[in-house]
Amino acid sequence: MRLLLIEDERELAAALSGALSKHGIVTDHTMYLADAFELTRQNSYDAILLDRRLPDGEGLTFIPMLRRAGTYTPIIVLTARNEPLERVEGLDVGADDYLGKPFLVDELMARLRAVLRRPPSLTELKITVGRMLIDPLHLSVTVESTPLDLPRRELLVLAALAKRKDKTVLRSTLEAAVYNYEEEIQSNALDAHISRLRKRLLDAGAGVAVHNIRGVGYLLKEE
Amino acid sequence: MRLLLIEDERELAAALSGALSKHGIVTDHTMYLADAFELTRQNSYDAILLDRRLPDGEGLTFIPMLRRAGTYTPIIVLTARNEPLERVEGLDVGADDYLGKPFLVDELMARLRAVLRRPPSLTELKITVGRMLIDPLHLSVTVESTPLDLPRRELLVLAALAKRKDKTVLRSTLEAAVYNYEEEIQSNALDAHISRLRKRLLDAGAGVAVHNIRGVGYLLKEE
DNA sequence: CCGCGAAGATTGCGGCAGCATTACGGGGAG
DNA sequence: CTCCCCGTAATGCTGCCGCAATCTTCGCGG
Repeated sequence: MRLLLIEDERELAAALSGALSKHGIVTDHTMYLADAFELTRQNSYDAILLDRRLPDGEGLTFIPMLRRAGTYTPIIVLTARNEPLERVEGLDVGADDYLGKPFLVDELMARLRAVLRRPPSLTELKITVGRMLIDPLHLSVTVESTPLDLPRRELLVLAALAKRKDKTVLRSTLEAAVYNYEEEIQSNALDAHISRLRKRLLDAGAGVAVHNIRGVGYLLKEE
Repeated sequence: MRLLLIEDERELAAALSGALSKHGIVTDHTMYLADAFELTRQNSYDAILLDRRLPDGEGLTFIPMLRRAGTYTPIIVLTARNEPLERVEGLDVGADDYLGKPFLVDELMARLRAVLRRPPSLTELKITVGRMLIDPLHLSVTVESTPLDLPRRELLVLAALAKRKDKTVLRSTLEAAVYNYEEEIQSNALDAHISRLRKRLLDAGAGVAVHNIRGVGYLLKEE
């Protein structure tokens, strides 16, 4: 589990990071809202712990900002500003919970767990083709809910085809999906991958077929 | 919106019902757990407000009972038993929030809104794989109900894998689950953890296997 | 209907990247 | 002081994947 801690009191932050790490929680720490926003763009956190009084502004303003950017990571506000009406304020701008300082780490942990009892991610993009379920984000493929592990390059080809199933994918598009600009190919490596992928899909009974459109590219279709 | 209020103080219940009705909320009220359970079977509530001290028992016992019956309606505990450790207790049996009496109706409303914003929590608290039972929130592992204690980093790896059992977990995801951005690794530390974890799982007869998908990541599967 | 050329399919081979394992030592907790 | 976690690095190995040779398929023109 990985948290983002936005807090300007260094000692508290250090102590909290230490205490959380004993619970197996990895913590990234920053004092600034601007940094925090950047960090949320680069990493995926399970939850965010947010102080209100921060050097570059009121912490609460961070919440609508984040939500507007499409991030719905649970947020727990940790603050000395703990009047009932301040709690209302915090919860109503979108915080998931609100905990006044000082607090017991045990209670923070319990509130974290309560907030995290929810489905992992709302934005899991999945594609079904034939008997297969493809998750291009996690590069995972299952056939009838039994996992199918493919070599990386074949996975990339399959994912690229699946994203445009029933439509032709240009040969050049496939190459771009599998190779970055540093790795250049001078052979029919892509064809080889297609071939091996076909065989593996057949063996697994995936219920799909990779068709070739001569001179153009390939196409993934159910059988 | 329709709530179920489980509370034995008549005046408080009446006052609360009145106050909530001003916000357009319909409230069903009962003093007894037995009745409450029956009501949840007959009606569908948006949330449940639960007192702890009730004529026919401790209110908290209601929560696992309800969850076991497959009902995941959000629950807010309202009680005078408001010590931090009591709050932990309440949240850890599955309450979504915990509010000490006395409270402002405005705060209750705000917490209600916060709880209702969260996606419905269908998430299982525990994960079973092979002979293991894993609680990723408390980071505890048991094999055939005897506890298995693993070093922290290995636990984190295992929990991350368990949360996506039978699906691939990207190498980068595992790294993010174990290390924060300050601690960078320049070696195969993760591989070492995997290796040691495998051995420990084998010794414990856990009945699971950690598979590698070359160039992609890892995957936890029953043997 | 036939023949020819180009694109694609398939497969064995070899190099090497990525993984598994393990020993070692520093460092932190009790 | 002692234990053990954990990062590091050395070693060996597996199998992915680029390459190329060979065979097959497709489309077009005569």
